[in-house]
Amino acid sequence: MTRQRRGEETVRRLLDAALAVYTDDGPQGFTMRAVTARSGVSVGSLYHHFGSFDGLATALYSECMADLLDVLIAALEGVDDPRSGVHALVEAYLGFVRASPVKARFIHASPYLGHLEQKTAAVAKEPRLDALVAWLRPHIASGAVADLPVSMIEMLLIGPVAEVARRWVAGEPGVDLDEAARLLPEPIWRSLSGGPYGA
Amino acid sequence: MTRQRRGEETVRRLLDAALAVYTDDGPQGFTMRAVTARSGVSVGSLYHHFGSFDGLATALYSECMADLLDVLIAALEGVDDPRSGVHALVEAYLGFVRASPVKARFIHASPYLGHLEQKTAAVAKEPRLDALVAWLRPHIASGAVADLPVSMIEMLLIGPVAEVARRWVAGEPGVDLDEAARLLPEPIWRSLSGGPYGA
DNA sequence: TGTACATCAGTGAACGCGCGTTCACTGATGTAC
DNA sequence: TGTACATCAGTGAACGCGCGTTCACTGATGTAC
Repeated sequence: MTRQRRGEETVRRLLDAALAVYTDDGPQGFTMRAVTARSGVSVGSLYHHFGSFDGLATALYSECMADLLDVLIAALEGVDDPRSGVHALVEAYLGFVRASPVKARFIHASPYLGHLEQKTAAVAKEPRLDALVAWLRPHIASGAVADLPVSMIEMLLIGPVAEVARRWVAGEPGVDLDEAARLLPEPIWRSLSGGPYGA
Repeated sequence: MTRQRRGEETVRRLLDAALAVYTDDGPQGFTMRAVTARSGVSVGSLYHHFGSFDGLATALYSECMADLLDVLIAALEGVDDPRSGVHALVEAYLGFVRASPVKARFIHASPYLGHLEQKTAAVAKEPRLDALVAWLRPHIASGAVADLPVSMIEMLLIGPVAEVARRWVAGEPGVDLDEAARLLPEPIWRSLSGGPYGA
């Protein structure tokens, strides 16, 4: 017997409620009871589907991260030129943050939520990261992108954008997503481009 | 009557214990009771000095952040050339992370700890940030550093380094502080330098 | 087609536990005269 | 110098509360024959 449809709906309701609770009540208010109350699902049902509250948090994290990575992958669709690709990635990341600030906040908070099940979370994350790396590699090989370890390129590319995202979702004054989307792509590209005189 | 000396020692013991608890037990285990148990200080005494557990967390955050910023400010001592300054900042930040991983972790976790008293925390932070901005401004004015809003420069400068720091303290594999200190300063400088062909 | 049955899904009371905070109190310290 | 006194510092039992989890149970769903 496979999973029943109403089971999937319950799972969906729990995940949606969890995200809503995290948004409205913050890390302090992110509790199992708040999620069951908000979703209208019983405590026992939550345990039936997720095994524990950490299990639910992990599933939510996996989903949010997958959504973000899918947006980044989609942004590279049909883009060959590395400079255009870097611009597209930066803009897509910031676009995701604007469209789904709640997911972005949850993603950034995840290292500090208590023990997420990292192994489980990686299952959704890794193949998507591989796709992004696959796009990048030929441009490193051709010399268009600087010959740095992929992890360092990731830091240079994601670091500034993630910092903007974190501050924006935290409501810090003077952080503007549009301004960032306008001003950041080119300097970031300059930090990554291969030649000493990169465009 | 001024503050008594033994009071200062108690405050010190509480802050040290709090940091130790956070390191050893993580965000989940970071509780008032764990801190009093570890420090040997009574519950009432903690409240006498900090008013609440959030008050203690805020004081700890302020101290850690001040330490980091002081390290950055010290790194710029006597440095005029902007490229050297950027290199120095990046290396100093990573040096701080290596020397005080616990403080670095606490600083990065702070937005997700529940309500820190932001106003209180800003008192220690702002004058030091001003000092860093003051160093930067003339180099923007001279054209050596790109004419971007200071907040964007901050993202480009701190973003990649903070990302490395976060992953390193989280124990993520394949993140190496020495490698980052070697490879990141120049690309970061390139992203900030004024001319289209900034060396 | 109908019915028996295994499994999936969902319920909510009850559990023990540790949380942050309060409070009435004692002891230590430094000042005033 | 000595002593009274206000304030600072520190104690720990007790508070109510909400936490994550368990469990015995009922109801729904889909399969087998």
